[in-house]
Amino acid sequence: MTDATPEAGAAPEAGGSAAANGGRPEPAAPRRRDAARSRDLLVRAATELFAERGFERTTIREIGDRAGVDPALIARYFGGKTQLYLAAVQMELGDTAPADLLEEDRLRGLLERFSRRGPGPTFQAAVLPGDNTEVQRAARTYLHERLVRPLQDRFTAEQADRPRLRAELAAAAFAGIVLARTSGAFGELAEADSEDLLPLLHDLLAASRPAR
Amino acid sequence: MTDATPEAGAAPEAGGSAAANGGRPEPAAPRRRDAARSRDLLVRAATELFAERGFERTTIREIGDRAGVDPALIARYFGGKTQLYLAAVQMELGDTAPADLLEEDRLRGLLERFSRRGPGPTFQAAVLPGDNTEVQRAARTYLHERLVRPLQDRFTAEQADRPRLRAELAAAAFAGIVLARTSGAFGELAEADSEDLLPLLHDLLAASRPAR
DNA sequence: GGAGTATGTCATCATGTGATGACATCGCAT
DNA sequence: ATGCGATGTCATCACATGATGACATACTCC
Repeated sequence: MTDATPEAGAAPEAGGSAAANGGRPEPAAPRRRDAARSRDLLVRAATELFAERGFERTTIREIGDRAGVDPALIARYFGGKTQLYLAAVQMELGDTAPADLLEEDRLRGLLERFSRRGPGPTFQAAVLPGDNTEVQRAARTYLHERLVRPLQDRFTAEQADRPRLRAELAAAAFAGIVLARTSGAFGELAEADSEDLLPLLHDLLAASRPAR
Repeated sequence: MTDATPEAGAAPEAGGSAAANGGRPEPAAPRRRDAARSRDLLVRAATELFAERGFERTTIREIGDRAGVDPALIARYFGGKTQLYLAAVQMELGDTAPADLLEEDRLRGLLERFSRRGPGPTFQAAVLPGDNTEVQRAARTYLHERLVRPLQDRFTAEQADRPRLRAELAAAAFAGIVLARTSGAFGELAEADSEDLLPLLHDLLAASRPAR
């Protein structure tokens, strides 16, 4: 129940407040108290910031600032920063379909998405040993479900040897590349248009299949 | 009587450590105070810890603990945690030769080295946006010199298009894989023997060359 | 052997962070 | 309209961290 729960839209609009809005869902409600909205704003801001800077280096004050919501509400609504992260990952899980990285269309979709929004909060966990076990576990589950499993299934179907290892290898390579694009460490990689990058990336990942 | 023997001053390191070391090459110095040794121990411990946990999440107290040296000496000898990191990268630079990732022997060397010691402190910076500009710059330089440049030279010599982009792509993929091995996010990748992994990794990276 | 400096140890500060609870204000049910 | 719970605001706590300086001790040089 992350967003758009019926309870949210039901009551507050009936108030007949000054600016009676017709179809617009969220025009500029001047100053309404709406827990669902606050929760949603927090999750959104958190998703962005976790994606940009990682879990540890994002502070709840930053999240509150970007969301325009008092950081104390993070504790109230989610329990703490960790639970907020878990909620963000849950939302991401709902948004994203499993993607077989070797299908060029899937790959394009992911790449464009990451170019706009940065990689999800989970990718850093793929590559960094985290100290927060809950966070780690959620991130790993996400990665395995969305990236590794589809590849592993493909390799298994293709009767490749070591399907799991190959899938993990490709996923790790993909994570490294996507993260590196936003890290600033590699200039040309960061600036490359995702359309230009796509064929190179696709060829690279395709090499995780057994040579023939 | 026979009391009051000044043995107190004689055996402060009562652990009997003198007997512990056998034919160590550097045991001789009974010097209990040795700035050069302390500096060295600190740099070593720092290199390990930065590699394991990254720059930000390594504390100077941990470094001091592992080195067996008071953390305050970090400030004295290096100026601060940042400068200690820079010194560690410098040492790494001295140790490591530039490596063309497409040469299987080079790749094997790196892989085995990382299996033993973990990736160097710089790899995380390849993949994470850091907030410390000095640290970022040092890491970027290291990566570019040791990984990207050799590949770029190779691609240029092979008259591939976009040599720089291809080199960065391969380096980023390599960083992702090497980091993922120690992150715990991918089980089979982490447990795979480097000899087993080598051919797969080599094939994957080789695909950064233009298809023919 | 003694002085003076290099080296090491310790307590403490300043800051940033996540968390918590007291209080203020809103809005709905009655 | 009014009372009471829901929502928001604020001050503050507890803790970790990097840094700093005062002090203690060992080493070197004469």
